[in-house]
Amino acid sequence: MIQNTNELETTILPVMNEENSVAELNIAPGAENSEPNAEASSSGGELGSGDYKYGFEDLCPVCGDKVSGYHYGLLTCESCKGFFKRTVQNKKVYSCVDNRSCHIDKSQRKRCPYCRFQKCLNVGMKLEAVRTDRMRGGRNKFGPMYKRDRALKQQAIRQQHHMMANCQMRLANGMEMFPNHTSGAELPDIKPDPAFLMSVANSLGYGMNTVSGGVNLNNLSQQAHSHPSATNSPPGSNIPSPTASEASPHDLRLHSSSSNLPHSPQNASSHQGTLPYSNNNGNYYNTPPASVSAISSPTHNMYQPFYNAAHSSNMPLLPQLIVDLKASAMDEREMKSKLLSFVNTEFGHEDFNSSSDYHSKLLRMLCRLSDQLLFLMVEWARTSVFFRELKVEDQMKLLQNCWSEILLLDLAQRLLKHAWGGELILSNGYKLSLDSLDELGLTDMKERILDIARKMKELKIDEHEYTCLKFLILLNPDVAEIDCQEFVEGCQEKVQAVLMEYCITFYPSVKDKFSQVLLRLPDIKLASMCGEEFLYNKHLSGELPDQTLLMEMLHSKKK
DNA sequence: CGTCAAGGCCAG
DNA sequence: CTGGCCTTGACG
Repeated sequence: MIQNTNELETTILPVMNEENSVAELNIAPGAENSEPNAEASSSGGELGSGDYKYGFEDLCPVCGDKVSGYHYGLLTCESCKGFFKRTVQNKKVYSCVDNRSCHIDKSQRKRCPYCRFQKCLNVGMKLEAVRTDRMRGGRNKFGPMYKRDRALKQQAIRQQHHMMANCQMRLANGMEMFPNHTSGAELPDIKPDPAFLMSVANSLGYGMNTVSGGVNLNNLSQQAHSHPSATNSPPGSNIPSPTASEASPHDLRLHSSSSNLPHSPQNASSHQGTLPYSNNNGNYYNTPPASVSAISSPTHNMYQPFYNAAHSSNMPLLPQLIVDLKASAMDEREMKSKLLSFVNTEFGHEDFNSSSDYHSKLLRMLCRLSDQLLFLMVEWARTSVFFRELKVEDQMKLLQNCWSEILLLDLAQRLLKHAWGGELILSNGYKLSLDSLDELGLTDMKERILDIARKMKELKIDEHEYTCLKFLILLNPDVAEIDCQEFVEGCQEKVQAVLMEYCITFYPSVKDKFSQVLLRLPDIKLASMCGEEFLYNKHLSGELPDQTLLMEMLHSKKK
């Protein structure tokens, strides 16, 4: 349902006149990166080819379609550009007939303009870039920002090359990494001590003691029990759609447009102040990193919908933060088809059954697949709320820290929730599944993964809780030497808080759902460490393909 | 004078 | 309404 409204103008126009928010972009304090002329300095002449280097071209962060250039602040496809333009120019107000969490991809982007526009804003498309005067042509004030974005991309690519080179050097120099062991025979700490691992996992902030605010879980559970309509079922397809009486964020925007102050009464009083979406008009950031404070401009905040404010139905609404966390999620079907076409191209013609080096082929295939998954993971993270605000260096450190855990969590989730169950059937008939791990002597690993999946199933961990877990793993403030440690910590706490809120609201009858969900993390950590150790051994014996992101990630932690 | 993001156009 | 293609025009 779409309606025009004149009132929206009162929201947008003042914002557009805030020239300052645009001008600031050039002088973002933390954007130091001292690369005034990135294009000129990249002598390699790899401009442009870099993005395509690994087989996944740049995709529209909104719908995954092909990017046609910079539009309204970032690289998007032509259709999302047009959609964004029409929406802002014509002051469209949409509403969502579902849970305000529709998946937006190329095939479904037309289905829910509400969620599409939300996603546009979430990924950072800029309202200010739509011209009020509709003047055509020329250049706008974003020129420098686009340049900076390009420079950052180039920097990331260079950094990757550098790491590759570094990795290669280490390989060439062989065992220098292990001065006490002159051959790859036996390595220190190859078999991690479980007790040690547990203590590591606990110290990583996965334990219950890190819940912010000293909230008493039991009290909260009791409160939740008295919720009039709380059910034991997760929000999703089986929940009736909110009625027309539900206020959309756009409606709310109209009412709140008169003030730029981050305090609205209903907002402040709807929850205790510790919850992420109740702090200040949907602005999650207590202390945004300096490098991006200018990018998350005031406009962005004004478009953040409120959670549940003025919501009259009894049905609990999905917290906005969870909606935002899910916004960057990849479509599983798309993912499967990408992986399948990749693995078919590279391995589909090989005869697996009669092959003498079956094991090495299988291992190679798993590595290349993991590699592709890692690229997709980088893409996911890069467009994710919170994470995308970090500077590239911190982003890399976080990913290097958690890649294997996220691979495992994703796999477990895939086994549970998705029709394809993580299985791929190649064009040559070979079926790649979890059982393939047996062939590589990784039965132990397989059991760990199955165990994680089993426990997730027992606990009925749904996609929202899974998403929160993923972000808790990603936003680990204990990673050494990250610059924005405080910011990451704040984000992780917000994800924890929203997960707790979610568990209490949607699973009030499940005792300690929240803590049970959190307790999956040490298992995942443990399994991931074992997996990394396996890979490392295989690598040292020369059985793994070089020059992969997988190897790069593997080595980043061994430095 | 070429580039490239912004607006415009219009068949579907 | 959508989205591919076209036109515009300041900037370097």
